[in-house]
Amino acid sequence: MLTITELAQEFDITPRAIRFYEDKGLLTPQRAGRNRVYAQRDRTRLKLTLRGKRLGLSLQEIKQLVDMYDSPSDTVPQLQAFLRVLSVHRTLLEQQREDIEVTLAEIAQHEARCRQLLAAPARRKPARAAS
Amino acid sequence: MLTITELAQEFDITPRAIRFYEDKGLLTPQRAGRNRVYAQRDRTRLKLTLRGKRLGLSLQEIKQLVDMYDSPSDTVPQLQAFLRVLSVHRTLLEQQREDIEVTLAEIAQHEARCRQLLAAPARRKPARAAS
DNA sequence: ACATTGATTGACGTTTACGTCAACGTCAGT
DNA sequence: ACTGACGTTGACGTAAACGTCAATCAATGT
Repeated sequence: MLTITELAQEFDITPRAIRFYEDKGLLTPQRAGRNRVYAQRDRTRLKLTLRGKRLGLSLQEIKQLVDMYDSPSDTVPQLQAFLRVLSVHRTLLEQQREDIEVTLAEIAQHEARCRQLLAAPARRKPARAAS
Repeated sequence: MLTITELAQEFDITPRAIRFYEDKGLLTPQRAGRNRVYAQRDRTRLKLTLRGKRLGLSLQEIKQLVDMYDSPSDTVPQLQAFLRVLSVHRTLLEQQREDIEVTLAEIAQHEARCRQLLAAPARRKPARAAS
């Protein structure tokens, strides 16, 4: 059971952001009188939210996913809809993974080239050295 | 050599977006009189730009990267700065890759559970069937 | 000559994801 | 009783990334 600033510190965000996520329906903390108190469920949802953000998802998309994750569908159409959403996101993530692999490979190449240039004797515009 | 709408169609974006990227310094097409014409260099930069977007980078970050990519630094401090930026982005991408792996694993689990439920005989709330 | 088509610049609107006050409540310590 | 230290709800501001006209220009087909 955490207060809002404690939760904020734990995830290195601001209380304002947390309230904003609540506004968007991503969190629904209990109340102790007027004040919000956060239990494990909210921490999990917040963690998923931030991970989604790192992947570039919008809060709306994140809500869609997270909501389905912890409200177990049990009717056939619900399950089918769930599967469709999952498939869409999986495709998206696989595309992203591909992009990342390609970019990391490029970065590795650039790094190698840079290090080569730095190792080689500087012929033009060397850093101010004693020669 | 392409016109702006042709380039837009090729990448499935709007001419407005392309002009916006130019405004932000990501593209610098030639002009045929008043009109913009796009050569291979711009296509490459646009491709990199869109890939960066899919990875959740801001246009500013993308410009930083792309600019360094095709203006070869040759002084030692420049190379070192380049290496630092590359390192930052590599770290970020590796974090993202990790996030993606985790999320894909979760999605796979959810998909498996869904398919299990769909395969099992529906005990409660079955889709309207002839029984 | 004239209408249509496509491009250009400029300006304002919009959505997302918060930041930043402001004004107020409330509980602990002195 | 008074003062901070947090917490609360508005309300407005802001940066990014375009969308959406509007007015204008320029080449092209008939």
